[in-house]
Amino acid sequence: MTGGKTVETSRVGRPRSEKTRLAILEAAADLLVEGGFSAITIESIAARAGVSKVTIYKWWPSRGSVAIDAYFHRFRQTLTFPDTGNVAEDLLAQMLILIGAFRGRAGEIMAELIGQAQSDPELADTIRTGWMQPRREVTALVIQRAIDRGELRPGLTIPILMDELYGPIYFRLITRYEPLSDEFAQELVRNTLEGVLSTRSSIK
Amino acid sequence: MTGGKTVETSRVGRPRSEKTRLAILEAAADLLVEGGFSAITIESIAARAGVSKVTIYKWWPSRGSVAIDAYFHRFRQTLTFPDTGNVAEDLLAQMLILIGAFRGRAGEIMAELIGQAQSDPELADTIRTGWMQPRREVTALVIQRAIDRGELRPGLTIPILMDELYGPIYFRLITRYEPLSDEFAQELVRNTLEGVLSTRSSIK
DNA sequence: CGCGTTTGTGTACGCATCGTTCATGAAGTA
DNA sequence: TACTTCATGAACGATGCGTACACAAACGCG
Repeated sequence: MTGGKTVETSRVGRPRSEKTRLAILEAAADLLVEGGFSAITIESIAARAGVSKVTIYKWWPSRGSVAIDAYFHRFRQTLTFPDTGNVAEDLLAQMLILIGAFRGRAGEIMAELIGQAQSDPELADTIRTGWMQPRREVTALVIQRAIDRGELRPGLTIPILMDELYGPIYFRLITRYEPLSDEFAQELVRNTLEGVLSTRSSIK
Repeated sequence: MTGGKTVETSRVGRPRSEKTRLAILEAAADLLVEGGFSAITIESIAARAGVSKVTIYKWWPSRGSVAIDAYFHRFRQTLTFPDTGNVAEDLLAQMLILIGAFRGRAGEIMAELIGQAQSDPELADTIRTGWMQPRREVTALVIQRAIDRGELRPGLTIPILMDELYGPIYFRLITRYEPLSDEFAQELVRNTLEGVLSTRSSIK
């Protein structure tokens, strides 16, 4: 539920300390970067932020929710809407930004957060609505524009195409079977758009 | 490390009790099915199997390794090698078996195991070598045959194509954004092979 | 100004689980 | 029989959890 944002502060009484809120998020983000999700404990955050445990429990329901808030606080990127008129370029541009971030510490932490979400439905929901959803909306726009321009087949199911594009990325992020290289992204986009059958390889 | 298999038993002395080993795996599998990964604790397994904690610690290095051994013990499926002469059919057949299993409890548990693997490198390695690798080898065979037959482009990178096919599956398994339906698998295979560009939609 | 309300602190507690240690007995081989 | 290895049972210190209590701090309102 990411209590840090959804819990309403009442108008009367002592107002919530923004300084304390930020201290908690910064401390949690530091711990995430240094030691990963397992380094996040309510006690460690409280100690590092110079804050009482009770204060954290008051605003966040679980350590997972603090972690994801801290992640967004530090790694949230501005979503770009490329529009070059060429769907391959648009998709690739989006993708390169994402995997560029995922190659660093942000990727390792995201993998851990997704991992924890497998046994924490609330965390899973936060990731879906706070991370996946906005990105999927941007991608859906790019795809819809390409359909409107006649670049893509009109009959295709947009969510499936998005899974084809980003599923492999998250798969590599999580399995670490192969690296998230730029070349991978390039061939991924090309294959997805053009297919892999040899009967069409002569075309273009 | 899945100590249950890799730790060598010496030739002298009291031999390892097979009955105890199976009792541990059965108990762990039961707990997995009933309560998921979080229900797996060394203490709960020991209690259920009627076995000492120390015995478990002797043979497995972590609860994750017991869990994955228990999962394989119960859900290991026989890998099929379809060879119809049509790459689309071969891939789809493989895929339908997998997502059929993933729609059930086995899928939920696999998602949890992958999740835990994000903060347990040893568990991650066990999943790679014990689960992913054998499946990828089968798929690579199917793809290689199709290349040899001339069905697929010779220049394509096989690991990337495999990620295109199975990345979206695991992505849906883990994000639960959309269901793992048979229709999804069908469109996924078709799109992957033929591409999604409209300029080629008229062909065939 | 003083009051009520809400936020934040500090301490302490009971609880659960972890991973390990130790002494002891059981079950095989040489 | 001597030796080795396996398995048990009970106990331990450590860690983090979530909560309770009393108290101090900061704000709006009458």
